[in-house]
Amino acid sequence: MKISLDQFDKAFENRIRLQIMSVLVANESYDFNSLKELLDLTDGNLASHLKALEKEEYMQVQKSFIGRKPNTRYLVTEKGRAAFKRHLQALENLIKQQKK
Amino acid sequence: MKISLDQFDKAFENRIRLQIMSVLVANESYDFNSLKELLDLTDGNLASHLKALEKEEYMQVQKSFIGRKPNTRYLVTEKGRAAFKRHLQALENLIKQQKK
DNA sequence: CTTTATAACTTTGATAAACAAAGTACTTTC
DNA sequence: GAAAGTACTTTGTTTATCAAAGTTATAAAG
Repeated sequence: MKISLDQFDKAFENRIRLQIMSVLVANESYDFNSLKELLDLTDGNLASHLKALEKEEYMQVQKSFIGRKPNTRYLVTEKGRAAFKRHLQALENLIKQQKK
Repeated sequence: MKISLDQFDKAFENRIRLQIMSVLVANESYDFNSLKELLDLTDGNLASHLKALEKEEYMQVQKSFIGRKPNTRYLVTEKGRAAFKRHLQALENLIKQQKK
C-alpha cells in the first residue's frame, strides 16, 4: 500500500497559498487589493505569502498604473501552473484511494 | 467566484497528518511501529502528530500485548472520519474548480 | 544478574513559519 | 494641508515542526 504524496509541494501546504494559487490559476491575474479582500487578509500576511510563491518562481508581478493609482497584479508562471497541477494530482490520488 | 475552503481543516494542513489519516482511514487500525516505518519518521515526530490528532478527537489509541510485547494501535474515530471526509471534499471542490 | 534491546513515548532545544500591527513612501482626494 | 489609499517592509509575538536525547517498562541474551 502506497501513500504517494511524493508529488506533494511544500509551497502549497499552507491554506492561504493554496487559495491564492487556486484564484490565480482560475483567473489569469488578480490585483493585490482584490486578493486581500477576497481572502480577508492583512496587507502583511498577503504580501508575505505572495513573496513565498514568488521565491519559488510560481508567481509573477506586474506593476502598472490605473489612472494615476499604482496597481499590482499577480499572475502564475508556467512553472507555478505545472507545480500546482502536480500537487492537485497528488491530492486527487489521495482522494481516489479513500473512495475505493 | 467562491473559493470555498471553509471546510478546510487545520488539523490536516500538515503533510504527515494527512498521510496518517489516509492510512488510518483505509486500514481501520495501524500500530505505532508500522506507521513509523511506513512514513519514515522518528518516534518523537510521529508521536507528536498522533497526539495532535488525538487532541482533536480524530484518533483513538488501543493498547494491548502481543505475546508479552506491548502493542499500540491507532484508529480513527467517527469524528475523525467525518472531518477527513469534509476536508477531502473541500480539496476535491478545489480540484474541480481548476478543471472546468 | 547485568547488559542489551524493544516499545512507546516525553522532554528539550533549536529552527522555521505564521500572523497582526505598526511603520514607510508615495500619491491623491477632500 | 489633513486624511486616505496602495503596496509593501519591519517588528515582535505566538505557534509549528522536528531531531535528538532522555524515560519507563518489559524482555531476551549472555
